[in-house]
Parts: sequence; C-alpha cells; structure tokens
Amino acid sequence: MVMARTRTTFDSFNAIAEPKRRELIEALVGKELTVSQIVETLGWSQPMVSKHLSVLKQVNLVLERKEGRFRVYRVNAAQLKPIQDWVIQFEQYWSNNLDHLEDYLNKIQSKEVKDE
Amino acid sequence: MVMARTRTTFDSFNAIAEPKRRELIEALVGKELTVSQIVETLGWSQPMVSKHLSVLKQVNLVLERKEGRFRVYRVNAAQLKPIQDWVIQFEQYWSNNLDHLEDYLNKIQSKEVKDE
DNA sequence: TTGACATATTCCTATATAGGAATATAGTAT
DNA sequence: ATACTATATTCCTATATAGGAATATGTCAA
Repeated sequence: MVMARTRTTFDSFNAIAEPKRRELIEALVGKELTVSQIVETLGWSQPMVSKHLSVLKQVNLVLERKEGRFRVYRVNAAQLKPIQDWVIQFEQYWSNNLDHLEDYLNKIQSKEVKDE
Repeated sequence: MVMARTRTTFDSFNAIAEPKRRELIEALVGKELTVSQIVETLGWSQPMVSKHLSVLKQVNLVLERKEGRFRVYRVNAAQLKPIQDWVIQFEQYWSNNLDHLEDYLNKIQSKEVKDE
C-alpha cells in the first residue's frame, strides 16, 4: 500500500494548511455569508470558493445552512480547538525565550494573583 | 502554471499537517535527541526519521547541532507561534458556542469562587 | 587503510491535490 | 415550460508528496 500525503479532508490541521482556506475562514469569522458574497469579498472564481468550502465542510470547519436557493456558510470555530490544544503545549518553550521572559513572568504572576 | 497542493516545506502550517511530524515534534519537546535515539523512541526506519526531520528543518521547526558523527536535534518552538497567533483569534467563538456554554459557565463560576 | 557506525540522499511509484474550464443541479420567478 | 440565478461537480493535468529499498556520505577507532 503506497502512502502519499495526508488528505486535506483528514483533519483540521490538513484543511487549514492551505493558505486560501485560512483566508476563507477569516472572511467568514463572526458572520454568515453566501457563496456569492464570498466570491465578491475574496475575488475568487465561484467554483474555487465552492471547492474550498467543500473541504472545510468535510472537516466541519464550516457549517452550511440552506436558505432558498442560497447556501449560507459560517465558521465552526470549535474545530480549531484541537489545533490550539496541540500548539499550546509548546507555549512555554517559545515563551522561555529570553526575548519574552519578562512577558512570561508577568503572565505567570498575574495568574497566580488571580488564583488566590 | 499549474498549481498543486502547498509544499510541506512552505511553512509551519503545512509541515505539521502530517501527523507523523507532530509525533516527531512531541518526541523532541524539552530535550535533545540524536537521529538514532529518535529511531529507537518512535520505532520508525532511519530514512523515515531523517526525511521528516529534513522537512521540519527546512521550516525551522527543528534545529540541528553536529556532535561528532551524531546530529542532535531539538524543537524550535518559536516557529509554532504563528499557528497559535492565527488560531487564537477564533478562541472567543468556540468559547461562545452554545454546545459548550454550560461548560463555559461552570468554568467561569469555579474561577469566581476561587477568586473570593 | 579498513571497518563499523551514524545519518542523509536517491530512486521508485501510487496518490491526492489545486486551479481552470465546462457542465450539472437546484431553486425561483414569470 | 422557460429563463434566470445560485451553487456544486466533473474533467483535465502538472505537481509534490510518503514510504520502502538501496545507496551515498561522513566520522571515528583500531
């Protein structure tokens, strides 16, 4: 069995690897847009928008609602949490960088203050 | 000009899309390991380890140090910050999600209790 | 120098794209 | 039914993988 690259529809990590799909998600954040509105906003071809939406839909990064002949899309941000959860475990290592040590200590301190 | 998928070496987003490379990064976190040690830890073939390291090295997610005939690798976590920065802008939306509202309220409440 | 060890690279191939163009599907209005 | 609008899908092709096997490169030790 020959392995190739992990499918874009395998998970959120792979879906958002494509810069255009990140742009699409950004365009949708906090609002609902139809395909045509996205086409107008981003200036991409309609099939291109639909195809990228299809990938995002398959990993549940966007949700779709039918409204007459329109389809209204919105972001399902919860699907980004696994990425946040994975990345966050390394935060201390980039924060430990001398350049950010001060910020890091401040953050720790304010957390400790809050907890008391 | 025909476009294909974004190269794995294009940026951190694409490099970490591959599950094995995330596993490799996890194996390296907080320590330095030689290729052989990684081979032993993960149970992969040596060429496979070297090839994945090569991709991670090209996007600066790992740093390499020569030590005699060994090469010692370590994680450069700072390269994960752009991912954190991108994902974090959506945090409010997954926290505000109705499905998780209850959890969210509980979390808030327990914090407030602690704060008093 | 020779051998042993550590690591990187090359060669091979099935696979999954991304984008453009063309076309299909579906819902609405007249 | 027909025309129109909105969106999805199909067809095409150059491209970049991932993994296995084989091989190359580099470094040390006797």
